[in-house]
Amino acid sequence: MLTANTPALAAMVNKLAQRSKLDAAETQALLDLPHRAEMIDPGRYLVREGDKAHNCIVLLSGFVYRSKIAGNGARQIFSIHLRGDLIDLQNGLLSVADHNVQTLTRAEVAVIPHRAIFALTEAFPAVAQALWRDTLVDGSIFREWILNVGQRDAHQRVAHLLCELALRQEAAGLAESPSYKLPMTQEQIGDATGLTGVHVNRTMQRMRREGLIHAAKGSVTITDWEQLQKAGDFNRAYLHLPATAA
Amino acid sequence: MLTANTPALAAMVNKLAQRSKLDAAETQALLDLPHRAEMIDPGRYLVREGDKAHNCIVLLSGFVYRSKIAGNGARQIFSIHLRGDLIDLQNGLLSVADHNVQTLTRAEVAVIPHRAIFALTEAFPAVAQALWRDTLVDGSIFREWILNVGQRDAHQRVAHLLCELALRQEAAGLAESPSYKLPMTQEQIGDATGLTGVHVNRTMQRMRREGLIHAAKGSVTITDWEQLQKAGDFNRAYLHLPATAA
DNA sequence: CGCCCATTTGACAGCTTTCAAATCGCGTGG
DNA sequence: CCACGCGATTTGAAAGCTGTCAAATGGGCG
Repeated sequence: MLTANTPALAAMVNKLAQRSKLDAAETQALLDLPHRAEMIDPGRYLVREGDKAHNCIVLLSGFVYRSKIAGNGARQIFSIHLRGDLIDLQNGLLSVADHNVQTLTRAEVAVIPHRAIFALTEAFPAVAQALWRDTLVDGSIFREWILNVGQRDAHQRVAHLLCELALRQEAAGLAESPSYKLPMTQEQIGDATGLTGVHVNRTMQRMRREGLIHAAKGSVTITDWEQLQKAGDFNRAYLHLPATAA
Repeated sequence: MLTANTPALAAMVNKLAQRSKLDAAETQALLDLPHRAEMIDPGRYLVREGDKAHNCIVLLSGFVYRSKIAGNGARQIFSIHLRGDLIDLQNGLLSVADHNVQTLTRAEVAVIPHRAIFALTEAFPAVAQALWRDTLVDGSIFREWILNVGQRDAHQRVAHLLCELALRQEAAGLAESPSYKLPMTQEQIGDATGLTGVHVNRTMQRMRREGLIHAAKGSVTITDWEQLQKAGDFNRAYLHLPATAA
């Protein structure tokens, strides 16, 4: 439980700073948050539905996802998380976890005691507001996902997911424009879009035929960004990213 | 823009107090928030996607919903709001509204300047945390809705929605156990569940045949709460309500 | 070389949607 | 008090998208 000398939390601070103004003291306080770094294998649980968590988790590298299992055993994925994302912040304020968080790949996480976070928010209202804003953006993304699974067909849903991941990875400085890592099986893409793996397969084949994407193992190259966005009915506004990125 | 002598915001404070401890000073400060009350006709917009809002809206009576329109014109409803719910808090921190908020019925709202809210959160960290927690619960509900439209069939989706509304109205002190108001057309229920109005009709007919509900105009009576919950794969945990209610 | 997991393929069933048209409920106006 | 009109609910038949169930193929790793 000690602060790394390398700014392990820099990615998180960068992400927060994209949407919230933070002064030098606030930034430093965030970077100085006490934490313990851990490396987690793929497919492991970071949080289980029903858990009482005492820590906040920040993703330092790798990919994780949130999910929940329906009564019939079907799994729904709610979000994919990248380096710098705050996970399990909710569970600090809600006491009981209402969903699972699992690694998609090997992932490095920083475990921060909730106490330390809340102390910071009391000392720095701007930090509280930045974290709150982050939560609100999460909510906006959830709403878009409801729209995605509720109103769009298979082709649109998958295209939309690919667009979101492309843009978020770019915003996080994880990918150079045309291609990026997509460490999900087609089955998992199905769980995120409310489709079966089989149908995701047919859908992505069609997208390749149409020249929208080029999928290699574990990564995707978007060959026609304009058309992919159109195919996915994608409008980046819901991500509330700064106007910059291409 | 003056504080009503009747505690107009009492319903909001009660809701926050269900999940967050607030002392007398914090409670009073919330009740004293400057606001202007307004009566809105059914079907009117309180917020439009793209708006820049300067106020927070608290629902004093009536029903409102959040929604967004997909590229093909389909509408998805994300949430139904009751007396005491905080609307459009997001837009204070996010600058541009990413979805619409509309009235379902005639509704009375309190319009509170964001400035006043943020001043309060800076003065009272507990208030900031209570509002943040409210946002997190919103997020939890959104996740459950993703699961609902993504993984459940028509019968389950509608049953789940009916269970949620029953429980939330009861928690808000708006309904006595078996029946409650449901001021939505079948078409709107469809928009909330990712179904067509026609199919919602057939689904609800089946629910009546099975003795689960008894729907009159504008309200619903749950004739078999146990079975309805089972039919809807409903587990109240995601609402993060206090353990009390039946 | 062989195993295991992910991807791919095919045929078929099924839940929902679509598109109309008929009913019903109810407020308005004669 | 009854007729009219409009929106909401209901009904029917047919089409379509997606799911299901297997089985085959492919690729990576021990």
